[in-house]
Amino acid sequence: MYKGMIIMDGKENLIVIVGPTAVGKTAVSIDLAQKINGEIISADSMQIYKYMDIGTAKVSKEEMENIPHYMLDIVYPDEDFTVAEYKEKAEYYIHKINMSGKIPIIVGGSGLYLNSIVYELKFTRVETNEEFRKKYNQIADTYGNQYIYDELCKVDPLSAQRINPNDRKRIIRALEIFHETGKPMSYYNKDFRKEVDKYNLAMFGLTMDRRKLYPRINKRVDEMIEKGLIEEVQKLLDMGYTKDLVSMQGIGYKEIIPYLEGKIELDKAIEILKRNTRRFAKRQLTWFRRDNRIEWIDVSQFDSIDEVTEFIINSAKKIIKLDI
RNA sequence: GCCCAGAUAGCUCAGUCGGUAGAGCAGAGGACUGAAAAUCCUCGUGUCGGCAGUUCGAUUCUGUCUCUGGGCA
Repeated sequence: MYKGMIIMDGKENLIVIVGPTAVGKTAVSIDLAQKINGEIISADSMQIYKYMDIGTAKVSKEEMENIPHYMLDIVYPDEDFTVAEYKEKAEYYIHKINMSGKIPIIVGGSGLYLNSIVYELKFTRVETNEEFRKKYNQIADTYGNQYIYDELCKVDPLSAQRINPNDRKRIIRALEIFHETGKPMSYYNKDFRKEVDKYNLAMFGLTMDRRKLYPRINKRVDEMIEKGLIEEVQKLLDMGYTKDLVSMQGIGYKEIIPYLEGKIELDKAIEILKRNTRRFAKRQLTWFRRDNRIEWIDVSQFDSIDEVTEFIINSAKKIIKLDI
């Protein structure tokens, strides 16, 4: 058993494990946590929701092996949650775990959430304004995306430059920030992509050839159905959580709802769910590939989880002092 | 055995009045600062079933063969 501790330069330790869905992050992270005296902080934008377990492939209590997990089940499916809150809470846990002499391990596949920790992103509190969003969605419906994009060009030309004129969601968000704070979004977070310097940071990416990953994804979707994904979605609908919620737009939920509404056949819904999961995995890989701090591990080259974990430990030792 | 309709991208199909072809889906690459499992951008060379004929030139017309549907016996 290793025991982690804060080393002399005063920086806190942090291990990050990323990777596409279904690559096996959960099992590796738990094994790693057991061997290095670590605790796990999830970086997953859907596992934050209560009652959404099967569709998000959330770790079960049994799988956790008594390793503390944070950032799971922290909000109800109809509650607003933002990356700003994620950053705030996750950083608190990173600190707390370090103070207790243990090693925090961030595990997840949500790129933006991860970046809020490993890049210098600063967020000031901006409440979401549903009315504003609704109004601008309607404007865009009638006059087109270009119309609201032109408005953004006037109030925040810097942000407009990097947002595509068709990317309505980002345009509205940027306008919303201007509307709420009186300052353009580009005024905040000027130090875009500046890497954090406050951690002894060891980042790992689990990966495998997509010809191997895709069958795993398909299999996992089938297992979700067997475990009762349809019932889980029905239960959420019965509780009054509607399909337009951010949470219900998650993969696994948005595909099953049309089946429950009688709009498509189950086989078709499952097929779409598999496809969307594959596409998601592809986007995750695109996202993480650009961070050259990540050390990639092709897990299909290893015979067991134990060997993957040993590899991570040996590599992390170069950055983080691990007491033996 | 005979008749009809097909055979074109991984799949479903369109098309070329003869000048070597294009949609949707699947797939690939990329972006990403406050909804992110969301949202957005870009990407289409394939013996046009085989062989022969007509033609300057055939995926396109003709013949023949093979295969797949459907019909008649």
